[in-house]
Amino acid sequence: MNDAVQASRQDAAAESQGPDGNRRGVRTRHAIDRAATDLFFRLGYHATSMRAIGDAAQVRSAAIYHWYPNKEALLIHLQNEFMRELTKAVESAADRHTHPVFRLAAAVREHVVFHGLHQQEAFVTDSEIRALAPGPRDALVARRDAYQQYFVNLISAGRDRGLLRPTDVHVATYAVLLQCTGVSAWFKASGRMTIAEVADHHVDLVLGSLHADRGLIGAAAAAVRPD
Amino acid sequence: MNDAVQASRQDAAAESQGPDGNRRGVRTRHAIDRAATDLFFRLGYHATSMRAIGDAAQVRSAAIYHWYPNKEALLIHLQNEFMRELTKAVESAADRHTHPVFRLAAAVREHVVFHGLHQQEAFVTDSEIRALAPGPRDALVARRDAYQQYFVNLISAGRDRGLLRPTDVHVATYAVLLQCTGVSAWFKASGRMTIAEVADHHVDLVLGSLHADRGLIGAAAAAVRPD
Amino acid sequence: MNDAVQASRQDAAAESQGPDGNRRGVRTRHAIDRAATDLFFRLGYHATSMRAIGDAAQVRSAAIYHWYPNKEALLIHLQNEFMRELTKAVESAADRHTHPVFRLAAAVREHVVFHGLHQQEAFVTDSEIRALAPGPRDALVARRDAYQQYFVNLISAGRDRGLLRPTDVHVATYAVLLQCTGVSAWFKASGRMTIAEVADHHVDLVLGSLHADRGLIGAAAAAVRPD
Amino acid sequence: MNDAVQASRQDAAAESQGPDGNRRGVRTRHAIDRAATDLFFRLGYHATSMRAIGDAAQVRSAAIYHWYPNKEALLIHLQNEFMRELTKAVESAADRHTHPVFRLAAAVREHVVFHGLHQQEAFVTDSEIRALAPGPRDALVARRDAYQQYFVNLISAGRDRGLLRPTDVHVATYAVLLQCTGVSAWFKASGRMTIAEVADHHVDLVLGSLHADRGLIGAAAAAVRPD
DNA sequence: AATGAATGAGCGTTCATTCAT
DNA sequence: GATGAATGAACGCTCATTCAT
Repeated sequence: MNDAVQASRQDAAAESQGPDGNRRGVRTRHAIDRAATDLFFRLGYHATSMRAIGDAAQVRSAAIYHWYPNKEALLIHLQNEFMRELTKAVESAADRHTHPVFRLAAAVREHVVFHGLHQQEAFVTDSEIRALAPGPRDALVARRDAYQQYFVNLISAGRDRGLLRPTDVHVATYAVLLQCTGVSAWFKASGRMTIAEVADHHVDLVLGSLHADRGLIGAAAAAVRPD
Repeated sequence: MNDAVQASRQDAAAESQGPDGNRRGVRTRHAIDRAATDLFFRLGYHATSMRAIGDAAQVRSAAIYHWYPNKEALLIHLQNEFMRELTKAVESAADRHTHPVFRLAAAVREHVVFHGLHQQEAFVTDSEIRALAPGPRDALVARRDAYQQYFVNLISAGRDRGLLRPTDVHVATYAVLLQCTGVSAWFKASGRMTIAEVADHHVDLVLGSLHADRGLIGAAAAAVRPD
Repeated sequence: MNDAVQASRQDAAAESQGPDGNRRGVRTRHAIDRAATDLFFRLGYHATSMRAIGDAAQVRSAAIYHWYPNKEALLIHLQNEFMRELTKAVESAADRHTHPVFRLAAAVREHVVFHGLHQQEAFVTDSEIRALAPGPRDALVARRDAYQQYFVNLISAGRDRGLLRPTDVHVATYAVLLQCTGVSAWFKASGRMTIAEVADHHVDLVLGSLHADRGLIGAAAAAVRPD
Repeated sequence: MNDAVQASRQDAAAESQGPDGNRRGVRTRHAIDRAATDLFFRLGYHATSMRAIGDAAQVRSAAIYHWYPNKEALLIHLQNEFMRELTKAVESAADRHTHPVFRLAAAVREHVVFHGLHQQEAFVTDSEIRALAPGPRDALVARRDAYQQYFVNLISAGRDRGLLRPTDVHVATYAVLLQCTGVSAWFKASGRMTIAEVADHHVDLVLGSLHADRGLIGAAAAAVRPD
């Protein structure tokens, strides 16, 4: 989602234009976000106390309430931020192509890469939907459904041209997103593969599961690989 | 898994051998298990209180401590029960076949069906590993890893005979299990498909993603379909 | 209101019929009520913490939640108990007479005596209406208004027979109740007067302010004095 | 009391002598006083936060600390201001007369009118004595006792000349002040009576309760009515 | 086998207050 | 003169757990 990128931009702006106090404030907020992300990821939302977040962010827990009205708002912020950035990244990756299967391949690839680079945010967004009250939960579910629909559309486009042959578009979409999202749960940056390699494998798995022709799979995989 | 089957067996035993009080006791335990499963599924382990479990099971929360030494032990019991039954069901399904690809197809099919029939237990077992203390967590992770290794072996066997062509066995195994396990998170028994249909789709998706020949996929799918 | 009387009755019942545990429980509840009354009286509702009530009642504050769902419910209980007992005492005192002015005199006398004997409960009931949420507040205000109407009726009856000559019945009623209720704010049981003497003075003050004839005042005062 | 009068005087002084900033400052202080009075009246001292006062006064709560060292000092200021103005108004009203009963009537009348015009300040001064620390509390109680003694003296003077016949001067004084002060708790400026009418009723009630002759009551009531 | 009463720890949150700017 | 950021203490309340009965 690029909380890091975005926040450091704010930081830079503050440092160049504002008084010193602002800088401290923005840094505190950033520290809170990072601490919460890390703890929600490792322990879960309900097992993470505001005191623990404060400790990790080097402030008293009361200071968190300057930046968020309550614990849930902090979670919501992290989740919304992630969904916004994920959607932007994936859609712009797909939009670099016109061929329907290349578009799907690009989306899958970016989805996996993004989940590998933002493992914690990804996992928290996915696993802590339950922790939300009905209102915010419905809102997040709606965003997630819209994101899922984007993949339904990509797969449907390929099927309509006879390039993909899923036995059921919706089940296939669930399968695709589950396996690609799940990367955030098992990938270790220190492991034997880079996230780019993992992403390449998933492009192959996904297109295979949709019965694309082998030649097309190879072409799509090549087309969406950076370099 | 077969909480129902197993518990009713205990029940029958109790009824045939013990006085009336014993039967009541076993029923209480069963009610506690079901209540905990339901609440852990819907709210999560940390968001579920012992009081809430007691209320749902029609006893005071103190009564739970007659059956389990503490809250974590209750969770561990549910998870172990599920893993035991899942493993048994999947392995015996695979063992009905000798052809490597049929064996994988049977395992996939049974895995999906089992997760559809025991959605709550499946989801709780998967999502609440984090809630365990290091000791029990390591134990459960070991069981899960062993289960995963079973699929690694099935896929490897198919690849070794040239019937399956995964680009990476381990990534493929993650992908297969994530998409099949995830069924417990989205499947609705009241929806447009039966769990059997969903399972059939997954057999197709999985074998496709591993680049099995189309004819073989059809044969395997037919072989593992019941009737 | 006779929290003491009533609670000790429950106590006696429990002691004579129930197991030992019950007795402890009822005593705890009684201790909580007394501690809360005392602290709400001396410090005010908002300045009294649940921990302070627990300390005064010799239990941890968490134990209070076995008896009341929250702090406000404890306050409401005390206020309702007081209003019930006050109403009962005053109405039955008035009902011992038929002459309208004697009835008013008896009500005034009992009101003052009751407020002197239950100073703390009286003061808390009166001064902590603001602390209630709208629902309970409206309910208590309604009870208080009904009680006030009882005095409006008593005064009106005397005026209709030409025995009392208030310049305005409603202003007079406010004045009567304010001065008699206020006894709970200044009376000291250790002072120079007994509560009975204070009550006698108020009968005289009230009937004088309503321009009753001097002879009637004397007769009414004599009629309602116990001896 | 005349917070308005006094503050606008300060305001005028500031405007004629100081720069623009000063005027803003005085307005802030005035806004703080009014906000605190309103909130203490409606919610009570302990239920009112500095943040809430700041919000109502259109400043951040930290700004209050430029004008008052702490929350209690703000309350003390409001109470002292009220007591000073009340005492001044009542004594000067009494001093317009020489006849002892007229003096009492004038004091009662002014007391009621003042409590009607400054309901909030009156109620806060009376009901939040408990909120003060021992030192300031004793100081306010002393002022209040002195004010009460003024009425004891007025009543005693009437009794010594045989014009008033209270059965007990001190109980009578409590009764008089309670009923007249209580006007601040029930009077509604939008109701069926003006505060002047309410005050007239109280003059009648008070003199009646002290057994003044009917003719004297009428004369006193007429003498203290304005115009 | 189950309960009612209680506990000690800890929760999310609010508070009055401080202080550099 | 006023603010934004932060604090330390305390708040009402819930928790998992214990234990005599």
